[in-house]
Amino acid sequence: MLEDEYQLDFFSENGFIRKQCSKCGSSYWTRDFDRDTCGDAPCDPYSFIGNPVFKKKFDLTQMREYFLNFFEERGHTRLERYPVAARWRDDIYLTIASIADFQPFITSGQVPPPANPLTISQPCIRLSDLDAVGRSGRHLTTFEMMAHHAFNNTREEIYWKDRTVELCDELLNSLGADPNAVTYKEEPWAGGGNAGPCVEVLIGGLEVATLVFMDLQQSKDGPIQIKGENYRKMDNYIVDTGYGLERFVWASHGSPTIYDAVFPTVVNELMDLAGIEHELDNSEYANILSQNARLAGLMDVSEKANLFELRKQVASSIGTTVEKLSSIMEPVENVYSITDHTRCLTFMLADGIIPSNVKAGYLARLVLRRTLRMMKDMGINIPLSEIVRMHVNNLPEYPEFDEKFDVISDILSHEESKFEETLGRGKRMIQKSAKHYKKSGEKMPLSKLIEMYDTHGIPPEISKQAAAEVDVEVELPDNFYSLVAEGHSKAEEKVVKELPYADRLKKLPKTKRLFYDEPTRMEFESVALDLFDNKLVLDSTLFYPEGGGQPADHGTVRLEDDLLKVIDVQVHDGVVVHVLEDIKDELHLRKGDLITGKVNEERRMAHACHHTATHIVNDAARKVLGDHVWQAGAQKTADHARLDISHYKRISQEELDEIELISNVTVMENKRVTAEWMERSAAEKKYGFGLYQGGVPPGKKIRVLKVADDIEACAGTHCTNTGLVGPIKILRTERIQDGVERIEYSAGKAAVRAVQKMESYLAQSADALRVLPEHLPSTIDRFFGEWKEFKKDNERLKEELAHVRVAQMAQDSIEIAGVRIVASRVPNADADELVNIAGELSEEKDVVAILVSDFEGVKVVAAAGEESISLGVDAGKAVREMCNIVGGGGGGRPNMARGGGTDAEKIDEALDCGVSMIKEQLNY
RNA sequence: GGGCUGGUAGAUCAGGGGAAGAUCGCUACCUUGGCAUGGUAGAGGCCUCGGGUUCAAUUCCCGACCAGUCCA
Repeated sequence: MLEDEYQLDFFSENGFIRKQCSKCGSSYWTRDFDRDTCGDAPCDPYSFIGNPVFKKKFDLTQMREYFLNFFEERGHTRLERYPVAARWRDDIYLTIASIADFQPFITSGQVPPPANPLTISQPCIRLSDLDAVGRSGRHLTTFEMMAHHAFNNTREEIYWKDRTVELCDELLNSLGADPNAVTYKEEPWAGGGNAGPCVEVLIGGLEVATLVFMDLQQSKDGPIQIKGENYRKMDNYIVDTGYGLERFVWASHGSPTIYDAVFPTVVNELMDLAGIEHELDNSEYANILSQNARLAGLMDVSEKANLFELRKQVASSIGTTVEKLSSIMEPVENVYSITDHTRCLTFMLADGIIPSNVKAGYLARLVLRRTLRMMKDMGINIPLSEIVRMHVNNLPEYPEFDEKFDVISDILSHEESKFEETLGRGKRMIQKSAKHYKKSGEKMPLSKLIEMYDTHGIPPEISKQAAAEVDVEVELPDNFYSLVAEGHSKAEEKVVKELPYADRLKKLPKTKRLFYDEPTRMEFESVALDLFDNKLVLDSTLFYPEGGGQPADHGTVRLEDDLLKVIDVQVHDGVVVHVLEDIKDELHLRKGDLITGKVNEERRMAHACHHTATHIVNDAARKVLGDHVWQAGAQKTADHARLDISHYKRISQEELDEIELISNVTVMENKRVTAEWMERSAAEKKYGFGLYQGGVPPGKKIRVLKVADDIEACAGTHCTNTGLVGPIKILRTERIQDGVERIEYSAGKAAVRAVQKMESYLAQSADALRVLPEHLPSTIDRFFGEWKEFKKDNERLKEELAHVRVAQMAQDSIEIAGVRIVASRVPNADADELVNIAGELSEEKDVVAILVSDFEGVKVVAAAGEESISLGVDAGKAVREMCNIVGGGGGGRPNMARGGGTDAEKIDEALDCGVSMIKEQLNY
């Protein structure tokens, strides 16, 4: 990065000089001429602990308000926070920075910012340093990034580097920071395809803010190189700042850890519950924590080796042993961590993330289970919801938390019992396999632990503990989790499909879409703009291109005498491409030719019906199941549609009936369906992110669709009134992931047909049983019971029959070498019967039974009594040989074998063979 | 989106192409003044469903459904 980027007038006019850190070599700006380190860890250790850098203590609410107010007074518009679930993004699950709120459409310049310049305090969640939380004294999973943003472009500049640094400096001064203690360290920034110069703002050894001047974008042959990638300047250049609210509060307190400054009441309550005396007034105790945080500030403590090193250093600095220190620190760290994690869960769940085994939900479950494990270790035996309640009480500035508490609480207890079950199951599995290793006297191998974790979700510590209970050692290396990761195959490279004709499309204007204004018109005239292969681009069209889960329209286009079928319609960057059925002869089409298009009305109307129905069902589901319900996907076809929604339980039949009923009532109310094109920012402001249930459409303006009480951004074609949807029949539900339910339904004609189909199933079933449909349940119940009775009777009778036959056959035995051989043909007996007979015969120890029947081809069974076996008889071998003769195969054990074949002609031959086999085995 | 497990008696699970098992629970009887316990006997299985391979599938293969779990 060029040095010039940082030569700001602000620095030169305010007595700053540029220096180079004597330790790390980075360049930084300071007012203090005597300074020789950059101010960042590890070059400068924390000096603010016990020595606050601001003149007054702030809590979160006060600090946030101070900041926002400060920037409001300086011409910024205050914005409400965005959710922590980044629903407007498809590349990340969680909001990780304030700028994430404005990506990608605002940062790219496609959409104007909601205000400019603006200020916001955006709650963010980052789970990347999960292991350091609690231990380092400074890491949090959830934090608020306070920010002031200015969006500049070549036409208009709000403010850029000088003003940004000036505002930051003024803020710090107004809080009473010592101007000489503040440093601005140069640190080029890059991320997510963008980059730019950046300064880190440091005070007392703590990084309190980052000021990014985003003005570069990744580009293959860009002239500027950062971290091995090439970049070029953008037309938009953006002030992206981030001030850590929690760090500001911490710096104002100078407490040993950030946790004690940020949520002291929750920390204290949990310390009490865990039976820890958390007396920060006790100078000896406070000193341990402070020393720990200071030293932890210099290293990455998520690594186990580093943590041990930290312990060693802290122990020696306060004159104690590592063991003793660990016994003090670990419980405290756990409580800090629990406090942090539960705050994280509060935000996640309140913003509608449903714990699940996939996607964002998985992250919620990950945090939740970590918390439960730590609580267990600490002996904190209260429901999670009680801790979340404490946070909610502590965060009055988020009234939505309180409103949603009941659902949150329900989700939490649901998750608690799920985890309990998983652990119980895991423990049983571990102990079972532990017994196996105990027998052989081995340690339980690492592979078993990996399997337990990877496949069954049992944390290795718990496996170890469970194995220890039955005295089996396990092999548990420090880098366990990275070993698990190694076991996973590398993710396959995603193949990005390049359109072969992309360049050609770029030159064409966006197609006018007529179907929005005239949803009922099906015929139109238009001008051909381009034709390549069998793909036609028009100036305007009534054909709906596939999108938003709605399939493409079909139909025809007529060009003079040529009538061509449209079999697919796609849209690329606003250009609608009509795919024609293969064109046999060269088509005489030139640019500018007039064509007539006709949309297949039946197909279109069926789609519209199902699309409108989707909105209706979605809304009904929210009414029945709750506000946490969020559309996770949808697909419509001409005869049915499906809607995936987030919900933490299976939908019960009663709930489903209710959803179906409400949906149909909405239809009957015959409400108007309206659509309105709105500025994106205005629409978001008015309706919230609930607009993006069906995904985030690109562009400056979005189409806001109202179907009864449901309001969504939607580009699909719809019925003009809900009444036109016709009946809605829910067909089935399916759980496609933990936390996501799929509802399938039909609407309109398709619904009627679906009902008729089900009715015919009923009628056929009733007919088969010769009863009325309403008697089906009881009749089937009776039949099934009787069937079971008969089956048992049948078995009993076969046994009896076998018994009778046995008596008879035993008399027809031939005696050879002290063994009685019974070789017999049993007509029409199935394999089980033969087994019964042979089994009973061979209860006599000297009997060998060879039975053959002509049931379904040929069945062969042989059984040998104990004594005959000891004389060398092997029923298995005999049967195998016999079955070869009848064209099949068979086998079994020496005492009992079965087999069969297809050639019934050879039964007698097989029997003879069997007898001679036995003779052979007896060496007779 | 990718991966890995599993579905057998009311519950928890074994078994693994050739006769469906264990433990607990249940029922009856014995033991007891009664209960706990201990005996004895018994009931209870479309081995999730649908295809395929096979002489033979609960077992192997494919698919569906249900459930669990790890990762991006």
